[in-house]
Amino acid sequence: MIDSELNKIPKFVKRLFREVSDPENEYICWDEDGEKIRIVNKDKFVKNTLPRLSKTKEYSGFIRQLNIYGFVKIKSDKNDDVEEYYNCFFKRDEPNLMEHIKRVRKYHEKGSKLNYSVLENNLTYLTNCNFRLSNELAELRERVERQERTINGLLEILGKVFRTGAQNISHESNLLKMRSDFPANLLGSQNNSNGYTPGKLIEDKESEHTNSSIVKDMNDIFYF
Amino acid sequence: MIDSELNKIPKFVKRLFREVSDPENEYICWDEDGEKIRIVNKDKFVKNTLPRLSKTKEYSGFIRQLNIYGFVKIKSDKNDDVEEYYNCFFKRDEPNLMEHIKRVRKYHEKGSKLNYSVLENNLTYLTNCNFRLSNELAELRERVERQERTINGLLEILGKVFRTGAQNISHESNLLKMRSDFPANLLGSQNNSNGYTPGKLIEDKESEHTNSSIVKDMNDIFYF
DNA sequence: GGGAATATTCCC
DNA sequence: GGGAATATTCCC
Repeated sequence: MIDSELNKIPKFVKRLFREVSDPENEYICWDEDGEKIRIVNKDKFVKNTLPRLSKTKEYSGFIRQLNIYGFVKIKSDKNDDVEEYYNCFFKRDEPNLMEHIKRVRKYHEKGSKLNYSVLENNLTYLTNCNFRLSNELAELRERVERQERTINGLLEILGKVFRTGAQNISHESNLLKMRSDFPANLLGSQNNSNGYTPGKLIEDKESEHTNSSIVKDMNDIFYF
Repeated sequence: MIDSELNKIPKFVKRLFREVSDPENEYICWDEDGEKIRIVNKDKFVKNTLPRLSKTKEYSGFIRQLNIYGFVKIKSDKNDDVEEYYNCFFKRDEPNLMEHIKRVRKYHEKGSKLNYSVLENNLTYLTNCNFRLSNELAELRERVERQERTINGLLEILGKVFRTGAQNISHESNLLKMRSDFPANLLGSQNNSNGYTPGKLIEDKESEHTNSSIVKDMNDIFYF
């Protein structure tokens, strides 16, 4: 990055990038993808990191600065003390984008009106996208968890069935078929890179083979 | 001072009053009359007092704030590290005046336009007055100093004259008259509350009595 | 999250 | 000394 570009970047933004990227910092960092910043423990962040970023002693003062530079809070499904903020021009691996970060201005103020409103629209759009994605992700995570419980329940029942013998089961061949296919589908979905393959379990044609009495008993442990 | 009045005073002004009035503070204080603030040692002021006054680490930042609240620098005849600032609404013995101190605004900005321009005119006027007074004072101080030297010279000569006897003096009665009146006029002017009585020495009719030969010798030590 | 007042910095 | 940009605080 050449000097004239570096000089265009507001001090706050430069310092923010420096601190977020510093692996020594425990309380502010990039998310896994280097797309969002993450504040991990507000109190400790304020005490340990904020003084290097700004003169304010208040967390709210820091957030005001983030907002002024167009960062938006990303809905997080974490319940712990973690906050994430996003700005489409603030990415770990593309520091050159930072030169597009401008102080937020009102529409009718002098300066790059048009430029700014475009930026603002983009940001609004991305914010909405992010919000939706974040919600979807949270739902999917819950779904994966429910599936795990289902699997465990299934495996437990199966184990019990095998230990007590097959005397109550009318068609042994059907049970064996189910054990080799049904759980495989369930477990296989967890190895998927998304942690989930939409609707695969329910719609899988293999499950139509399990129309025996034991499958009816399993309805109790299906959380879907 | 009631609470609603106290609340109208800008934080900076309140803190400034507190620090200037605190006798513990060595590097900022009132002048003798409680009319001006005095910063005594810039470096030490910045290190010891400024942190209690503001977040800025720079002396210039402090001065910017003074200017924003209408303080003006008073020409000082001191050559040492002392600066004085004046604001007609900032006085040691009349803290109630502080409520009139407003942040400096441009004429055409919304808010108390009229109010402000009046204030500004007053300040300009007072600044000029102060400037003139300060200059005059400095001149007078120099003049007093010259007079002192003159007096000392005179006394020295007189002492010499008396020790060597009165053989060279033609009219002894004239000399005695001068000794009892002339130095008294000179010294008397220093006890005056202004430290000076304009033109008294030169124009004093008593000096017309000293038209003897010794007075002609004294021309060498007159600094006027 | 952001408007607006105040504070601070930067620069002429 | 002060205009203007940026930072911080205060408050809705």
